[in-house]
Amino acid sequence: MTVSATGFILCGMDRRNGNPTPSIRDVASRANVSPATVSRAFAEPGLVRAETLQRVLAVAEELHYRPSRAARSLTTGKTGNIGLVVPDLGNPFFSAILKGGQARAREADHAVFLADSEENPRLELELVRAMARQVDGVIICSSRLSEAQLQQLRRDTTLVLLNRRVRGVSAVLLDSAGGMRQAIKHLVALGHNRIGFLGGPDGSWSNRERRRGLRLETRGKSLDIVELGPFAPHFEAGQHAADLAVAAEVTAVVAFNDLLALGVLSRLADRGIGVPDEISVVGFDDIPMAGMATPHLTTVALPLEQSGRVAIELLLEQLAHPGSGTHEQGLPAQLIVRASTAPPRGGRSGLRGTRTEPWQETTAIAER
Amino acid sequence: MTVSATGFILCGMDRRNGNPTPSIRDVASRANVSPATVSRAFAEPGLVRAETLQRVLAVAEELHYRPSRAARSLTTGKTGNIGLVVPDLGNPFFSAILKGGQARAREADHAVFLADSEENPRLELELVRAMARQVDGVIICSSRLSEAQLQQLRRDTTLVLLNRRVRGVSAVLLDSAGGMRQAIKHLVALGHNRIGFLGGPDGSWSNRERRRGLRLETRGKSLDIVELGPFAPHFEAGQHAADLAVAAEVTAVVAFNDLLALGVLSRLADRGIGVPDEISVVGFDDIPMAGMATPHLTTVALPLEQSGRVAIELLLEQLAHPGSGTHEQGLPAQLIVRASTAPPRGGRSGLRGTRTEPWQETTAIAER
DNA sequence: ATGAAAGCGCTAACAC
DNA sequence: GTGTTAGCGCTTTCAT
Repeated sequence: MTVSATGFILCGMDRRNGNPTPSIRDVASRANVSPATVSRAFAEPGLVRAETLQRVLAVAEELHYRPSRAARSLTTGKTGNIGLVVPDLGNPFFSAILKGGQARAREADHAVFLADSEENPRLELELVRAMARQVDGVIICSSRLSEAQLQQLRRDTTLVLLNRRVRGVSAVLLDSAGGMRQAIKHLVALGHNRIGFLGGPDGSWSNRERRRGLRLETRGKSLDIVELGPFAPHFEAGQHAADLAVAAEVTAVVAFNDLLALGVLSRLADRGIGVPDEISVVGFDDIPMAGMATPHLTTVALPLEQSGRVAIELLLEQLAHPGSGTHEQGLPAQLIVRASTAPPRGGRSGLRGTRTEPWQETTAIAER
Repeated sequence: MTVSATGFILCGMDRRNGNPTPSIRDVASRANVSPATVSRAFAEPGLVRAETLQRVLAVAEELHYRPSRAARSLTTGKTGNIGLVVPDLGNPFFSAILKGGQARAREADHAVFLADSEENPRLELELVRAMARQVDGVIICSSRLSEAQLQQLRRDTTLVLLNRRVRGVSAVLLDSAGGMRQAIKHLVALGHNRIGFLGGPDGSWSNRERRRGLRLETRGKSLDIVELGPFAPHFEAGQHAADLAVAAEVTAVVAFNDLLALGVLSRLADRGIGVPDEISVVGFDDIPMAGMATPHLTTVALPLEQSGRVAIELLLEQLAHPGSGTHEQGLPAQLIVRASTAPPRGGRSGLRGTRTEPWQETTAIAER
């Protein structure tokens, strides 16, 4: 269908309501230029004479014309889309990352495909595969996939990981280990010497890092560390964990994340156990809820929104310079002391002991 | 580039790492069929002989072939994508809707484009416009746009609204008015007769509905209703609102949403004012956090995830039958009584009065 | 600075 | 059932 330059416009019929959805040719003929010029007007405005440009843009405006990204991607090989996969949209931790990432992507004029893998590795793999064809790259947050699977995916699309380290893949890494050390230092400074750690999901890089920080900080000190778990990173699991912690007679607990810590707080309140009078509680992540709890939760703050932004930036950089190597960008943690921590009752005279008791459910400290 | 059937495969070079990204023709020649057959094998498997199908699929698998949705959409006019726009990703209310919507979309084999409008109408408009070209339709949650703007957008793409009513546009409507009536009934039954309402954003359909429910339920009863606000639907605004409510000497408050109610709870706790002993507090939405607060928040539960699912269904239906009219799907609210409400101290002997006092900041009750 | 033409990967008539 | 052909809307040489 070549349109004669009669000023009469032929447009493809829209599928919806009979309205015309103009194509580049409609604009071209109406502005008395070739389709190529219209294309340039949008993609490389510098290449077209100011006068022509203005005319083209005016016609485009009048016709409500917008270039079709799908058609463009067909020739350029770039979609202008970015995929983002998270294990659980209901977790505020990922909401915050998503918020930052989506904002940064928009600034770079990229659209965001979102997917929730429901903490299910099989689904995660399938989602990334499905996305691969229609995005320039994908960001996977706290991936539950094996290293081998990630190496596989890397060949289907450009990958950036958040809170996961894999050879040859760019990543943004939140300093969980450092955050944990700050948490322990804080509790030790307050006089605690029998501390519980409520572990997160097996296979989670963050959890491994937090435990690594724990070991680093406690090494050579006369501290009793009781590791409980693993727990799902949810409020309900925290309620369960609270009872275990009380039974373990610790004077303070550090939770894998805030959701877990909030569950602990709730359960302790229900049981009438005072926080921080009888037990101190430290969370992890500093989700918005942490500051809203009663008592306000002491927690290790992680720059969540920023990490989302940085992940996008890493991806864009990788796309712009495919040759250049991969980068790992670390982001610092910072302890926020609020009202859920205080010196233990009776100061430094708490229980002692170095052996593992049956109720401890201690998990092995080993790289998995 | 026509490929001779020599069994030798020519593939386009991938932009990323020199790996081949196979096209439909690569599969076709390798399987000794035409591209059309490969196309059918994926789009309409019923149209191709079982034996051929198997062969094609096998080759496709071997080559890691996946149809390009962009190319497909160019000919079919359908993208298989759905846009989802929310005012604030950080608000758990929208996270929940998003979670439901994304899950339902995946079941229907559709991808989701996500955008956060940051409660900014201009941005919202631009985001929807930008999406329009690359999605089959978009769902706007709690739109801040004017009716006229929405009517405009309707011509660019298929629209479904969540918590917003506009002529000619399908919508899912959460029963805010009914929920409010339940909340008031509950408080009245407990013996409260001076109740505060902490209003939400102007221009919010939900807020109008909640106030409508308020009027319906209080009409003809000897109740003092003190309307405060409008407040931003955030925790911090709730802390502010708490002080106003106390000054207004109400014995109970209903907040526009849970975030606001949680702020009230927090502020009251900080001031040493007992909940529910001195003031009862009712929230709205039943976000996960509501059940985690201390005391556990009495609130009007709305089926959030389900509403996201239903919105997707409405959209899919509309896409499948473009001719059929629009639908409005209502979803019921249900009061969840937890620990933040109780009879007022001193029973039914509270303050009375019908006039507006200066501190009330009463907003006009009128459709906007 | 602009136009003509080829083609990106796929689907949709229409033949056979 | 399957192949042929002609585009979908855009970009991109290569001319002019």
